[in-house]
Amino acid sequence: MYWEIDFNSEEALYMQLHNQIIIGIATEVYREGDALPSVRQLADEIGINMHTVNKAYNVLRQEGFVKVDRRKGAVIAVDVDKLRALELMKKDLKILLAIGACKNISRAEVHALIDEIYMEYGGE
Amino acid sequence: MYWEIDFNSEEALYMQLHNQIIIGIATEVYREGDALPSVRQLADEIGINMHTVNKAYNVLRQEGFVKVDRRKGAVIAVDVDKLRALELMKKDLKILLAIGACKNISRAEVHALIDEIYMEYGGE
DNA sequence: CATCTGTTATAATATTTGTATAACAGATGC
DNA sequence: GCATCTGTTATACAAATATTATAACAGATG
Repeated sequence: MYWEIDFNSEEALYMQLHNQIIIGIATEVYREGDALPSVRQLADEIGINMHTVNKAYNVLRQEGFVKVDRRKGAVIAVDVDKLRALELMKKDLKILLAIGACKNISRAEVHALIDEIYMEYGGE
Repeated sequence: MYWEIDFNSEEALYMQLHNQIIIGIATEVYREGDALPSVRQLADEIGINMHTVNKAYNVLRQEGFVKVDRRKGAVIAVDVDKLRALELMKKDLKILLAIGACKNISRAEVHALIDEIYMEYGGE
């Protein structure tokens, strides 16, 4: 996997990692059972501290995207709590769409955007 | 306007304010030309510091939602830079939908969610 | 002239982020 | 057995961010 880390971004490094891994799962770069690089290995590769990677992995675990095993490291294991996920998505969409509505982005345009993005995610 | 501030939230106070105001504009609680409460007044009402409110207003100004006037305070004035708004929305949607795809939320379900939320925002 | 604006400055505190070392316990492979 | 790989844990430190606390200033209002 290619890691795109922006050190000048206001987004925390561990969050950039976190997001890229989730996108990696959605685009099936990573699949159920695949192991992520070890915290030290990935930290070295990117040139950041071990603990920063570790934090990303732990947030992912807490959110049900990976299971961390002392032997194998972080392994992709998505725990599907759909109701919870829908709740969280709705909360985020509310503010996102409010901004859109203020900026004259139509409902149709949002739908088109959704389709465009979903196309990359399995297409289901 | 009723202010719902969660002091235990991990979301910064100024961001909670910021988001509620944008939702207020989208739901037309606030309209073009309306003045927001003065920084001191709102700070008193909610029970937080003046600077926290001021920060929320300044972020809103920077994002093109209000214009700040020394006489009238912060006045709703949406600057519609649609292309920029679309870009930002797409970036946010990408991670949001990636999470959704991992959690088995279908494209149709997202569309339904969009419609549900947009209904509250003018319905256009 | 008192009172209302936002603005600016300074300071203190708490939390978050990221780095730097270091050690520990369990598992793996030779 | 032993070196080496895991994640985990414990400190410590620096920098940035968030929040509060005062205080003063300049412009506008009535």
